[in-house]
Amino acid sequence: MPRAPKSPVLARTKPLRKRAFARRRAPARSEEDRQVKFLRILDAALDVFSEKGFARSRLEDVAARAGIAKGTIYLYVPSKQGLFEALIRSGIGSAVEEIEQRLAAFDASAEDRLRALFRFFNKEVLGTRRRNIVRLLIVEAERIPALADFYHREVLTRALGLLRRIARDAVERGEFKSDELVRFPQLIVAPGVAALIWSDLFQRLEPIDMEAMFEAHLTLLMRALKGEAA
Amino acid sequence: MPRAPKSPVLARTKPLRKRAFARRRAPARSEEDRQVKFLRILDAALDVFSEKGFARSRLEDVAARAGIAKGTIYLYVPSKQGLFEALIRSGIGSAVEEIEQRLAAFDASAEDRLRALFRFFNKEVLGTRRRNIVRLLIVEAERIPALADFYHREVLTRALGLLRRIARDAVERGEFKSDELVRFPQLIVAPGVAALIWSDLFQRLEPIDMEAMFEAHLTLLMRALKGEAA
Amino acid sequence: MPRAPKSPVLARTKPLRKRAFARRRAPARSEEDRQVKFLRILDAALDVFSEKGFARSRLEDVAARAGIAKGTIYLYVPSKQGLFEALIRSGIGSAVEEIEQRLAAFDASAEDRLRALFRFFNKEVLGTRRRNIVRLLIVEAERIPALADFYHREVLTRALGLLRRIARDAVERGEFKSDELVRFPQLIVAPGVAALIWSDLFQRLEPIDMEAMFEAHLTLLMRALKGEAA
Amino acid sequence: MPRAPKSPVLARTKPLRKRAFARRRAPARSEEDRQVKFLRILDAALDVFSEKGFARSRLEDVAARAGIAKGTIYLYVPSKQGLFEALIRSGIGSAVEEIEQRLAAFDASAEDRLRALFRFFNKEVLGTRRRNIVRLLIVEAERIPALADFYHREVLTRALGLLRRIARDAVERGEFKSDELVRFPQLIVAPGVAALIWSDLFQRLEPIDMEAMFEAHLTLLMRALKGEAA
DNA sequence: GATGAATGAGATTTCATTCAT
DNA sequence: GATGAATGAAATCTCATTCAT
Repeated sequence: MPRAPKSPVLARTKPLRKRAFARRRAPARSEEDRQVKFLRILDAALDVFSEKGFARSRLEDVAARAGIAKGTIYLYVPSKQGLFEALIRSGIGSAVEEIEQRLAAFDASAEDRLRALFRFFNKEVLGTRRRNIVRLLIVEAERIPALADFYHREVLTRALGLLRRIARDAVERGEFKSDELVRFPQLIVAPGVAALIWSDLFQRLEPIDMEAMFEAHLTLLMRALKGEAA
Repeated sequence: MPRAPKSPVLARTKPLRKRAFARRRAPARSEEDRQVKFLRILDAALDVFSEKGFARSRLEDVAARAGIAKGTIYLYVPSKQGLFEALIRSGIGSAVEEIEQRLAAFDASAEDRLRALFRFFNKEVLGTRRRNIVRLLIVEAERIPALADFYHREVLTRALGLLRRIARDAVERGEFKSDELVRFPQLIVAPGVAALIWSDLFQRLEPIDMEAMFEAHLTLLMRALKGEAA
Repeated sequence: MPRAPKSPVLARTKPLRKRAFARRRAPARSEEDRQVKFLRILDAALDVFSEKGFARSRLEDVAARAGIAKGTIYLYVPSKQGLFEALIRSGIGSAVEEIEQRLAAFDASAEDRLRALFRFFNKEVLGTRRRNIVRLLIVEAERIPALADFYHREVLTRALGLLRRIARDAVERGEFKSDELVRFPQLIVAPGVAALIWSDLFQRLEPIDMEAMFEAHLTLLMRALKGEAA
Repeated sequence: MPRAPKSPVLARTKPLRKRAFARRRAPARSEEDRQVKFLRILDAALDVFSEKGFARSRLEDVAARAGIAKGTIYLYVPSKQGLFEALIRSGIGSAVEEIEQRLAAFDASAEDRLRALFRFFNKEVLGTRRRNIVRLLIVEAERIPALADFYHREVLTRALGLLRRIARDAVERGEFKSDELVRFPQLIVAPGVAALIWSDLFQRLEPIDMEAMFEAHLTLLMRALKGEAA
């Protein structure tokens, strides 16, 4: 079915190269469709990156898992690197906000609020693929300073600030007798970080009951800070 | 034709077959020379891997930094992967042994021993390139199960066992009033892990006084366990 | 289902089949609209191809510059290659015809006619984007033999034939004393070709007054042929 | 034949990817070998680039024609672009120098020297693949300003300077009666440029006797400049 | 008729690994 | 034992072309 004139001048001209011919899938049209498809890509990327690490992942695999063609990814992100960054961003913002909202709204003792925090962390980070995002971040952030900056600004500053505020309130209200956690709110979450790494690397070799560990951690913290007897 | 190096960190390696005779004016390399050269390679590998991560490192760069030719690396390890594994193994065994010896020989209170442990960690791990080895391990271990196994067996089991023994002794002697650290010795080192990651990613953005943080951590732990007032 | 445009430069193209009926509120495109749009495409193509060369040009850019969508181009030409050919054809025929008409109608001495020719060339080719068409042709024609054939048949044979006739007339009338230009009319236009290339590549580095050069060229030619003293 | 230790730790580790296995050719060792191999690459590049144009040429084809592997090219040049530039450079310098030497040493009338120049051009440029280098240059130089700069500086300035000197000498000695060629030495070589393009594009359609054309060109020039009768 | 999202062949470039010297 | 030139698999990214809407 000719599409174009066979001009007498150039009738014999053939296409320079063979190019894509077949395709099946209907294109996404609405903005919503776009969003959905992009989420599917990010989802696939998380799968693949989690499994192989960034450098060893092939965009072709990401595309395959998302059920699209390689080139399609480039309609959403400018490069492999860009895909990675989008992934990190997408997975983080929401979680932090959720935590912020939960804890801010939570009008309770510091102990209860921290306990709630660890419950959330255990269920929504450690227990899901979000865990992998954090691990990917740890792995790649050094190489991509902008990513470390972003994470520090969007996540750590906010999260540690929140923890610090909780601790300071507790000190001011007399709930806590000393200020170690005001100075180093990192000490609150350190077991969370360790648990995250442990579950990726060693959980299969030596399972730890993370919930019990967090409970022990909080018990120690509270006892130390509230001055109760063991 | 085995080509494996001997080095103190690789004690189980089989001995080299002696060279039958020297070809041309072979410089009669001693076994010691071999080891020295191998250490130079590992050293270079640590530099390069630390800087770029495993996947993005080029053996050519490792060779260049070691002052040898690319091919020479293959006289010591069978592949890039093998080089990485040798590096991890070399950097770890010695440190753990040193810790074990120090802490075992240390006949003192649990508190003093933990304090010594953090001093060592701060000075000999956080403050040196060994930190990078641990980070590399975190990054790559998931992909190389044998490496996670090795690390778990050679490092974690021993180190956590040691910590657990310290905690148990303390409980038995009445120094500690409860057994959280016996059940979860990971809680002792969690801030160390967090500090390690922090110093790679965020120290430049928000420096933390690690020594002070460790001190606060120990203070809290001891207060909680010894039942002293804040 | 033929999709070819009609345009004056593509006179041999078959007529379009009439659209059977309008679907939705089809804006009843006239044949003229089609031609206008096609000219806009060719115009954009000339811009882009001139700037980047054929191989490095993207149809997307052509479409953008023409203010239409990528796919639309394929309603007018069957391929990128076809677009290029249409461009070459469109830009050339008219110019040659114009020259032919001007010079044929010009009843004057050979010298005056050649002078007029260079004036036209300088103003209508060197000074406009037509220059780029010629350059594109030089660049691509070897790869597309049909294009070289077309150009040779439609342009060179006619143009050189015209020049040869002028020279022959001049010889027969005694204006020229020898027949070099009858045998090699190429010698007349060679400085034009050189000027074309020079202006693309070196004019920015070393500007030449093309008009003065053409004048010198004609002066030499006339002196040589008319036998006047220097 | 094992090359490396099977450490107990990592005995099961397999190489990450399959990599190059076979190779046949003995490596080039001496500096001379390097030169020879590089020339072979440039030679192959000229073949392929001439045939397809730069953009459509595949390095794989260049390598194949040179009898080496793709990657080997990158031991000599940093990129496809770099290969192209090296090719242009290599083909030009020598020719210009040769011309300079020949003409400078040539103590003869301007006419004889120009005649010698065209003889050289016809034999050593038009008649060889050097012709293609010049054409490639015309095609690509606009896109690579540095290349146009280089060519202008290394070739045109020198060559046109030489021609201008010849013309000026002739004027001063009274051999030439006017100074057109001093002002526009380009007019001397314009037919050479035109011939070059003609032979690539149209020689197969309408062969021209280039030698005769150059002779006619010189005849006209000399007659115009020396004021002899036709 | 127009559109532009989607496709996937293809090209460049990198670099682990081999092995002749 | 050392070397480093050579290899070629593999991976990213581009963009002509198609076709559902």
